[in-house]
Amino acid sequence: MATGRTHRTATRSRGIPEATVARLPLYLRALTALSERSVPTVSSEELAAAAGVNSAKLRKDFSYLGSYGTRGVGYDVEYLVYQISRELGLTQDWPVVIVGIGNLGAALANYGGFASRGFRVAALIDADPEMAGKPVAGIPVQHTDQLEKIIDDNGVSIGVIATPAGAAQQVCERLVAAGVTSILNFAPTVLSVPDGVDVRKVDLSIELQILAFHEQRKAGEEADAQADAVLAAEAAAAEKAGKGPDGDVPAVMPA
Amino acid sequence: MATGRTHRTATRSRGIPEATVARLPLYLRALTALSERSVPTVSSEELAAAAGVNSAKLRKDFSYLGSYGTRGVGYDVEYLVYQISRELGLTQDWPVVIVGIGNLGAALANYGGFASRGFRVAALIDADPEMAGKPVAGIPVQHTDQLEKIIDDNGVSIGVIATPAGAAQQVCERLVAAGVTSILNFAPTVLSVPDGVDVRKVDLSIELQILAFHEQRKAGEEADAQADAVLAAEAAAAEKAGKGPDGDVPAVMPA
DNA sequence: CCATCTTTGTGCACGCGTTCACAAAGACAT
DNA sequence: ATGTCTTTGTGAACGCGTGCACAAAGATGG
Ligand SMILES: NC(=O)c1ccc[n+]([C@@H]2O[C@H](COP(=O)([O-])OP(=O)(O)OC[C@H]3O[C@@H](n4cnc5c(N)ncnc54)[C@H](O)[C@@H]3O)[C@@H](O)[C@H]2O)c1
Ligand SMILES: NC(=O)c1ccc[n+]([C@@H]2O[C@H](COP(=O)([O-])OP(=O)(O)OC[C@H]3O[C@@H](n4cnc5c(N)ncnc54)[C@H](O)[C@@H]3O)[C@@H](O)[C@H]2O)c1
Repeated sequence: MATGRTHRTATRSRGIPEATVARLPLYLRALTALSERSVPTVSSEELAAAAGVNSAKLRKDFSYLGSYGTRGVGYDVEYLVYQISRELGLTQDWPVVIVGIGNLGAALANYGGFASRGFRVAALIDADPEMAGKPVAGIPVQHTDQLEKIIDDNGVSIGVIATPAGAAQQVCERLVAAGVTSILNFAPTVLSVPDGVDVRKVDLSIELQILAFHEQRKAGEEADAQADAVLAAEAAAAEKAGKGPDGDVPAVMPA
Repeated sequence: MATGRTHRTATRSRGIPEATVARLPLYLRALTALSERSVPTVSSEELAAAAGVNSAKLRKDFSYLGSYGTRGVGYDVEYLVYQISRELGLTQDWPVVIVGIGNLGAALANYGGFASRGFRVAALIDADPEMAGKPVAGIPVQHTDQLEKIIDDNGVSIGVIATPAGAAQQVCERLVAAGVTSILNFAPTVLSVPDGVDVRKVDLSIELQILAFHEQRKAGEEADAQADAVLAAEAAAAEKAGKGPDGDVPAVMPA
């Protein structure tokens, strides 16, 4: 082992910050767009603007991958696309199963951007016997009975859950037992999984609620004073009354 | 508690951390489930488990809202549901428009959890003239021409973008110009908006890529050594060659 | 009224992520 | 070859978020 060889491995393989990993797909998307326009090189400033981030952050992110830029010039677009793709594991094919082919599951199955980056829909799975055999997005839906076999046969390690919330944990357990180690969950539930299994969730409702919070803050900056007085009175009354017998808790304010 | 009148306002109205805001909907969901089971009180430990977070974190989060717990007992479920709802701005009705009624937009329109928490689908908007008038989820789709009028008439401040990526920025600008100040973007693009407008994005592709990264790491912990040797050779060759004349850059592996 | 026991609310320390600011690297012109 | 000019890569400072650990609060029982 030569002297300078170890440094690279140590730099790369050891802990890329999670925040950086989450931004790599963003950079990759911007770079792909540049690549399609046959742009040969790009500066950190330009790329950062395209990805919607700070240029210093972008440079630091790239520094975790290695020194792929050229000072005074910038980054070679094609080369960087390859490096990031490789780092993210997109140079290999990832078979994915979608479980729960309802409104959302069907939309996901039809989603083109799915296959565009190394992800291949290996199977669509639903518990409804009526759906078995019916093609969605050109792929026949299979019954839940087949779940374990499908995962095993296709070497699936990534699963997408789009079932109702009530079924999600159970589906999750079957997926994990069958060998899935990464789950993307669309159902509004907290999934509990053993160590070594990654779960990411996409939750529309939570996103809207966060927006509503900021929206309320924006709207009620000046009107807050008066509203606050009313609410304080209410709250004080409620506090005094304790947990009253009937519906004294205001719950959701009617229109 | 007669003395602490001022303290409360000061504590609450000033900056709730963003990370806390993002967790409030999670707590709210867990609390709502408890409420439906008529559970009167809950400890921070129990609630934290239900929400999938650390109990100390939960207590600190709640401390930003005020002192709503009772030591030795826990938190009053109904009261807390109300306080969090109010804090998030869910005690009022938020009319929402969805723009782009394709696969995803239609799924969103059909989503029940949408209306369940103060969010009301005020209108569905699409650029396709064919779709105009057709009902989706019981709501007739309206043409993009009407966008400004719809937003104005309904006092919409939250918009959801589910159009193809190419149209997203343009749609975004029209929404903002019409008065929308919060946007939930499903299109895989970086939206640029003026100050004062909040954008949150939901990006399936990014989530999958993050999962793939961790998946690759899990799989290649021991096989890394040999693969690394090969890749190092490749990289070294590529480095030496610089940006070669033809397609020496591997780019994304074709299907 | 006092003791005990449970659970909150928070001070504190630590680690991660962000941003600034600049020295070093290298392209390019002369 | 040398100087200039651009842009990277990163050291260092800072701020935010997390989690520990515990004192204070208050319920409950005697
Ligand atoms: N539709 C949306 O836009 C949207 C948005 C956010 C979240 N979600 C969530 O995504 C999930 C799916 O939403 P949807 O609108 O598609 O619901 P849906 O009712 O249309 O579809 C659910 C599907 O899951 C299937 N299913 C039920 N139990 C199953 C099981 N045990 N195994 C396999 N399949 C099972 C059903 O047969 C059905 O086809 C829900 O949890 C919903 O809350 C949906
Ligand atoms: N389907 C999914 O599961 C999924 C997942 C993640 C992201 N996305 C993204 O969400 C977006 C929509 O996906 P989809 O599968 O529903 O696509 P789609 O093609 O089925 O639907 C797009 C709809 O937008 C409408 N539209 C186009 N331009 C418009 C404009 N300027 N104004 C108003 N409406 C316009 C079209 O008429 C069409 O009805 C895409 O950007 C996609 O990348 C989709």
